[in-house]
Amino acid sequence: MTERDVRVRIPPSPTGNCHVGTARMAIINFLFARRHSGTVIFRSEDTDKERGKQEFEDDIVISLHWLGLDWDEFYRQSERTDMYREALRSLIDLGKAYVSEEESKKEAGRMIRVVRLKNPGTNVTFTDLIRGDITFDTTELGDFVIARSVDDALYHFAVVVDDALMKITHVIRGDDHISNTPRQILIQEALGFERPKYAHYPLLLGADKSKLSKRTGDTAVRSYKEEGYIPEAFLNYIAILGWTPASQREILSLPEMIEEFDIKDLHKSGAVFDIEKLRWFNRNYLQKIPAEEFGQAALGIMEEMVSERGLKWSSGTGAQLYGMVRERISVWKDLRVLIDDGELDYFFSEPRYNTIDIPGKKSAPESAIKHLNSLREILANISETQFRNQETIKASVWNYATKEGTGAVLWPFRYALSGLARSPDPFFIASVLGKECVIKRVASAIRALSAV
RNA sequence: GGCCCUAUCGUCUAAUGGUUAGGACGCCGGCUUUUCAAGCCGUUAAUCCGAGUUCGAUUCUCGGUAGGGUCACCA
Repeated sequence: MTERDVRVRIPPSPTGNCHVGTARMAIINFLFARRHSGTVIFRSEDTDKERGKQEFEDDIVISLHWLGLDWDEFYRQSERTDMYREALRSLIDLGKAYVSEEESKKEAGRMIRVVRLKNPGTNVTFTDLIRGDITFDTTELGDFVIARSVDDALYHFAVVVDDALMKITHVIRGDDHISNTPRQILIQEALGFERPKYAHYPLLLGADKSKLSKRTGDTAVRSYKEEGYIPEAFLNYIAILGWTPASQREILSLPEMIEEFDIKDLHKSGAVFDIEKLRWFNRNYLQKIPAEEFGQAALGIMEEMVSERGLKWSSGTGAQLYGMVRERISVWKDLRVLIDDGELDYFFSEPRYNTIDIPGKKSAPESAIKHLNSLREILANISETQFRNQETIKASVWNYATKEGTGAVLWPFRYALSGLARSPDPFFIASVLGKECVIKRVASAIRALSAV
């Protein structure tokens, strides 16, 4: 009475780097199998000698591992040609397929003849776990080709033989395969194989609603890895696209996804891959990284990028920055962009002032000079050690600032330190820069203003 | 074009034969004792169209429309 143990396959063809769609296919199969304590089979469908490359297979394996997926069995179709040949021969012997004599051609001095399936031309109906019954009239398929030659099986044939030999119970794949299914069922029936259960989920869409392709966005998993997406975040987003767990939670760990996975909760209509929401997921995961780990990664990137700008790197300064950096980025790449845009320059070099910007909108040049002079006096009274605490600096300045108008005082202060219209607050910057440096910059700003 | 699939805010989605059609992302606005960022609060926004069934359809049926997929000696 027990159902057969669940066995699913992840069958990419190594004709390109790991595609987001491939990752999704792998995730869905993986979740389904693990949910049912089943077996996951990775099958490299490398029967296309023209386009297939080992490096692509490697990229797919690396990318899926990166996402935290794994499998229990590994096969390559190129290593199973004997089985296809044998199956093909038996089909020909049974009279269910034939070598097409009139379509012979010469290749490398040998005659090549394609093999065609004798199509009984019936209606084929299969039950899709996601969509219900689907019926096709197969007469229009004719006696379709199943092998380039007896020694060289085509995709549909290899798939059917493999699925049977590997005892696949559930074929879960994108709905671009719906129209392939009747063809494969025909081969299956000719061979006398058992029919697996089918489930076709909708394709991932680009912003223009067509099948996600290079034109509609970045499709290589590796490029997301390179931009610094967190694998768990990427996995989570891709899994949730087109699947709503019963709990309706969005943020889920892999074990939680396995726990909740039910193939009935896969949607019927295609979902647009939205980079903004992916970024939100990633930000979410970035926030969860332990401070130490985050700091280490941030420090590495900062050192590289700051040095690249020709500035003098200081790890002491850098170490004080990553708390601030953390709330400004969604993906590691953002940190690179941030630095590349010069938004952190003033921590590692003297700012250059646009004199007219020093006063800000809330004070005139004369009053800005006055405020900066007052600030210089106030700050001079703070000890160097106390200067390490931004709250202390704030407390010292606050009285004066509220009396004179926070905007009027604080903008010139902040601008004197950063030289930028936009930056973190002056107290934070001051605490990082240290007393000596801060007083020097305030003085420079006064000088610049007075020179006008 | 044939065949097949699909159809709720801009996007991802929830729900039900009877709801003010809910949530998330984004957008916009406000608050957060200067700007930016973050955070908090809030606003805007959807059942493709037309018939039918029904007391009542977004939900069920049919038709249309739109979008997508697929039509290889690729996978």
